[in-house]
Amino acid sequence: MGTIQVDTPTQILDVAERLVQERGFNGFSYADVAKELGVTKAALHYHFPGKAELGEALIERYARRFAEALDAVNERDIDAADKLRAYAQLYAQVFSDDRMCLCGMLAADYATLPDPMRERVVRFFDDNEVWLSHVLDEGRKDGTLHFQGRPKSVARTIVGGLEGAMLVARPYGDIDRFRQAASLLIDGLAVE
Amino acid sequence: MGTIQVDTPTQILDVAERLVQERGFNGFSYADVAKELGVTKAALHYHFPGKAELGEALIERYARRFAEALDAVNERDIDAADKLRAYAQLYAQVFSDDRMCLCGMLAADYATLPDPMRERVVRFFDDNEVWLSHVLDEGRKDGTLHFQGRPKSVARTIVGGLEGAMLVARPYGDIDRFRQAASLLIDGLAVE
DNA sequence: GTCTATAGGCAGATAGAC
DNA sequence: GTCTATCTGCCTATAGAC
Repeated sequence: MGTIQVDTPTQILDVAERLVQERGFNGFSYADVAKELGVTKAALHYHFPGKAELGEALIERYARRFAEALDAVNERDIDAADKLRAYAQLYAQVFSDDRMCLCGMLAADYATLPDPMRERVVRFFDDNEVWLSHVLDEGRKDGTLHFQGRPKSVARTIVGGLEGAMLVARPYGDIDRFRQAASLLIDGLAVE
Repeated sequence: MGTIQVDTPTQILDVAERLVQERGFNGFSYADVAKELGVTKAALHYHFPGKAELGEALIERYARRFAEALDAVNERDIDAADKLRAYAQLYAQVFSDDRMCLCGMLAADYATLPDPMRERVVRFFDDNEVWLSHVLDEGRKDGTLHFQGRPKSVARTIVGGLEGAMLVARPYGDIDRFRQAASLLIDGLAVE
């Protein structure tokens, strides 16, 4: 049984990601990450020149993994309503780790972010809305979903609704708070 | 026409409030506020001993004003559905100022806040949920609102939904994004 | 790749003069 | 009440040894 080896950049990203999701981009430092990994700040700067570059790498990895999870949902043989529920479940997993969505957190920090990070945050939300719009379209056509308004508008409401449900439920540390809101959102907005 | 006189503590709160709503609690400093007011940091410390006390005062004032606005809605002779729309309109006003809800922003910063601030943030959401629950109850009884689930659950979904709609719409700087989500939330969840 | 050492700046905060 | 001056500590970041 060999110990899993994880390269240093990945370890840095793992710790930094959790800190950003918990405390925000302005609520953690290179010193925090270095201390937790038992290395010095200088080692971090070797792998990620500055906080801006580290931030970009964080979003890139998070968005890639999220996109892969959405692809996996598409490959399951379930109807559009269940795809929406699977989408909400992705958020629930993040929440159950005591974390906010990385990009939801960065949306709060948006005014203080460097431009490259801003662009990637917006792209994350755009990608989510595109995926949801397709599912909503599909569900409307095959009769499994019923909603008023354009799929795009409903998609935006779902993304915002889930991000906000995480945001508000986190101070209470109560996953049921999130789950109930997610269920009402999905069922109330699109299934009925 | 006399110039309006505003005392220093109020001026400090005004500037700090905007900075927190735009940049987060960890994204502004006493130096930022002092510079904007043309005073020194020491002057700020005279009125608010530390950032924690300033933060508490910010939430207290914000929550009081919000509660007053909710009282004003209750005194208007409108049905429960229109009260919900008036509630969403309060959020829209904040957004149109290019700001996030103060307590929504502080919910993102929650892990880094001192305890007294945490308690007041939670109380803000509690108060909102109580108010919304009463309106939902009222609307269900007089037949103007129709929703599944407990009023409390719907109330929580609306609070989270509106906070999240602000959070995600702000990077786009697009009020219509917020308005559409708010309309779908209110109409989809409670009016139908 | 990681270290020690350090730079330069800004953070929150205080003492004491006016 | 507001100022100047200052403290201590942390921040991001870099140079250069190993």
